[in-house]
Amino acid sequence: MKPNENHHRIWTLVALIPPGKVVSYGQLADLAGLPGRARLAGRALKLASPSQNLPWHRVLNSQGKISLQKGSDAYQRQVKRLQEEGIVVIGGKVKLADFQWQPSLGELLTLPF
DNA sequence: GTACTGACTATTA
DNA sequence: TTAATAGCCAGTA
Repeated sequence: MKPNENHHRIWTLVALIPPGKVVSYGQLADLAGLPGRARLAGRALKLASPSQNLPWHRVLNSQGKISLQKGSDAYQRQVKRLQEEGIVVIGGKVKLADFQWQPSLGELLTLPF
């Protein structure tokens, strides 16, 4: 399939997540102006090319858990990258209360769309 | 067109 | 806290 404008919005937002912080798929969709389309966020990440160098590891599900198949290469890569940024991962889960990104109004105003 | 699937979520038990 | 469920919406067959 071919990436569309919505995918690009998701990618743009992912690129803005600060190191050491995480967001949920649903949150990404909301920020992109696509409320209720968390699955679209997940699909956008799957479609993303490695050459885009997106910090996709900073995206978790609404429970703070990694949504990739447990034990897979990508899963382990995500855990490693999160820990490298100082994020505490226990059993594939992150405490959203401690690490979830809360964009300020100022940050939201800098969004390119 | 139907049916199934998935890097999702909110609700309920 | 985990698990089942129903709703969700694009993509795929």
